[in-house]
Amino acid sequence: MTRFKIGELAQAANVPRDTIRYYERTGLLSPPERTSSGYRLYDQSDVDRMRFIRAAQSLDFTLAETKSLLELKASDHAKASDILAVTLAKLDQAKLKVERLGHIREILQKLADACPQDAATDACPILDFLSNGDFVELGSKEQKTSKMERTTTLTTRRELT
Amino acid sequence: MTRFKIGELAQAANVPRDTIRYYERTGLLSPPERTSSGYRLYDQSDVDRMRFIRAAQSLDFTLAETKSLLELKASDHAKASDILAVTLAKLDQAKLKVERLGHIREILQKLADACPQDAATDACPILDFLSNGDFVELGSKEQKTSKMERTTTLTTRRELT
DNA sequence: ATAACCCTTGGACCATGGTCCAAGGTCAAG
DNA sequence: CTTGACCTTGGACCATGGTCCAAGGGTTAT
Repeated sequence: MTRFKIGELAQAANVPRDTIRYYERTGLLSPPERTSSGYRLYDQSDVDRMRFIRAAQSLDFTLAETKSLLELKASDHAKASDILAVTLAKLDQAKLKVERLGHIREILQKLADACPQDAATDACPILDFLSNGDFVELGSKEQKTSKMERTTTLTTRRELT
Repeated sequence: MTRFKIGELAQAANVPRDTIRYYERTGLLSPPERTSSGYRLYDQSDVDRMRFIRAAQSLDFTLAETKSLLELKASDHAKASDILAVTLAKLDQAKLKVERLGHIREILQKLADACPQDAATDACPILDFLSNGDFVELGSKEQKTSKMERTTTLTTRRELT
């Protein structure tokens, strides 16, 4: 198995080196072996893992979700239904976002169509719309994370759960 | 004109007091008058402004964009076409996002449909998809503001621009 | 007059996903 | 032996839109 240093993995995965170290810090990549002088050593499986992460990212999975997926993948007591659950949650999110953005698109399109370009701003239907507090009710952008118990965590490194 | 303190404006606009002070800090709200003891004093026009901001937010305008819109609204040399330009840019963004998320939705739907819930994770088409580096090409989530590509040389020197 | 609220400030902190830096160690070529 | 490319670390910083806190002063009701 060919081993290589972080620069090469960075090239193969098309990300900056810092991103790889960041993924390691957050637990997405496990601490790699090191040369006697402390250089990180990677192999093809790490390239695969990086590609997995990037693919998941491209489907809007967060790094925390991606971490879960990787853990499920590595687990032998996990079932496909566990993966499916994560996927369905993401699918749901995507549907809601498409719906919300589609609505925004419609509104903006109508307002733009109705806007007489050469008029003063007073006659602009867009400003009217915003001023009249007609406000788009549709789920908010993000669903909120329930607030966490903030015990005195001095010097705790952020780790994905 | 009835004047009131920050708590009442917060109630009227349905936001926390801190958000109002935050908007003031960032220039979305101009510094209000103060009582002799330093309390901020607001009136109906501030309620309207807050509603404008929330309406713009609901259409995915950022606070910076909203600030521009408010400035254009207040300006007397601004034309409706200036507002239109901001709106069209946002419309474009919405279209791209709808397209991207629609694509994601399709992929996730297909993968979910193909997933045999009772199988081991080895047989999961979702993990296959992610492992095979099939990665969704469609604009990234955010368009980035001139990113410095510091892809270190690694055998190939790059000229500074 | 004293509790119960309201208000003020500056600054720290939250999530998310990185990005950059300085100070220093390592390694191969010339 | 020096140069240059590469690597290490901890920590600061970026954008975005807030949220929370402590320490202190102001106002209102009893």
